[in-house]
Amino acid sequence: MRLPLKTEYACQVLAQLASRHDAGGVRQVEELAAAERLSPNYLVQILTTLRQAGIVISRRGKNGGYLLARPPGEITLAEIAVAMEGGSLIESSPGNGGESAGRVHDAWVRANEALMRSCAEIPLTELVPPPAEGEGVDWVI
Amino acid sequence: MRLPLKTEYACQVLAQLASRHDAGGVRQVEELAAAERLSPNYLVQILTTLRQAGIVISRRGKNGGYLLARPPGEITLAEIAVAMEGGSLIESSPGNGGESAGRVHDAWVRANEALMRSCAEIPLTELVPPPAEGEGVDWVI
DNA sequence: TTTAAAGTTGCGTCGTTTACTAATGTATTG
DNA sequence: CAATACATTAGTAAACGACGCAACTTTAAA
Repeated sequence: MRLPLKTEYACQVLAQLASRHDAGGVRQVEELAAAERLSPNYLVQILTTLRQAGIVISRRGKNGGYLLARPPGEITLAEIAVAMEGGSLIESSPGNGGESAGRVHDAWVRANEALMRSCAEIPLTELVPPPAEGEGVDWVI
Repeated sequence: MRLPLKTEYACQVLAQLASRHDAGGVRQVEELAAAERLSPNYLVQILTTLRQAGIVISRRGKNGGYLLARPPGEITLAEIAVAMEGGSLIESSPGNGGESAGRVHDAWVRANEALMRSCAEIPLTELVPPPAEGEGVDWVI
């Protein structure tokens, strides 16, 4: 099954926000879209979803833009995926009435839970490139 | 992201084959389709894919049908999913040229690998109900 | 206070994918 | 050879994804 581009774009734009999170300033849609080679119009929809999920904060009006709602270390792939898609990452059908439908569904629910645990251990900090030399911190994951 | 029905159906029909694997006989498409409430014509396509992946064996002609190629304990969710979908369970885009595209892709590749390991620990035996007492045929319509 | 920059929202649409149906082909048995 | 059951391919309708666009609202700055 294909990971929706929407979710992948969300990860990219959040990585972009995380990379300059120390600076504290807001980033505008046009700038973010250019850096990640995305359509600005589409990116707006993604950022709106992320804002409703409490992952980013937006400021309107002139000099507005977006910034992370929390430090990058506290935002994980699991949270991003849940924000962009429904409650579960892998969504299996409740059942079609077949003899084994229930047990098959249960098995995939467990697989989904395992995946969620794995994704909860990948924070945004792993998506941002190591800082250029001379600038700020020099720790490595 | 939604688990394709095709994959879920594959799990169901394999669970059905596993439930009577001890008997040793082949099962016909019509019977399997009735037990799992699936379209026979569609089920054939799924079984063909499973045969090409070496998970089931088919016999043609009169008294033909399907049976598992190996014991149910040796067939896992991971193998079934790989057979029905491409090589990877979670398929993320190679990248659109954005600054963070590569790292985001890598992260999802790792998430996929973790998922594959989890699914490799769920064998077919977990998809079949515990044998009913009396050991009789329970064909119900 | 005006103005223009920037986010917010909703609708529309086009192309792809999915989940099937159906028709025809092929192998096996008696 | 004829009956039976799997195999293959083509076709299709509905759903979904990935956008584009336009009108609206908010707010900093001139």
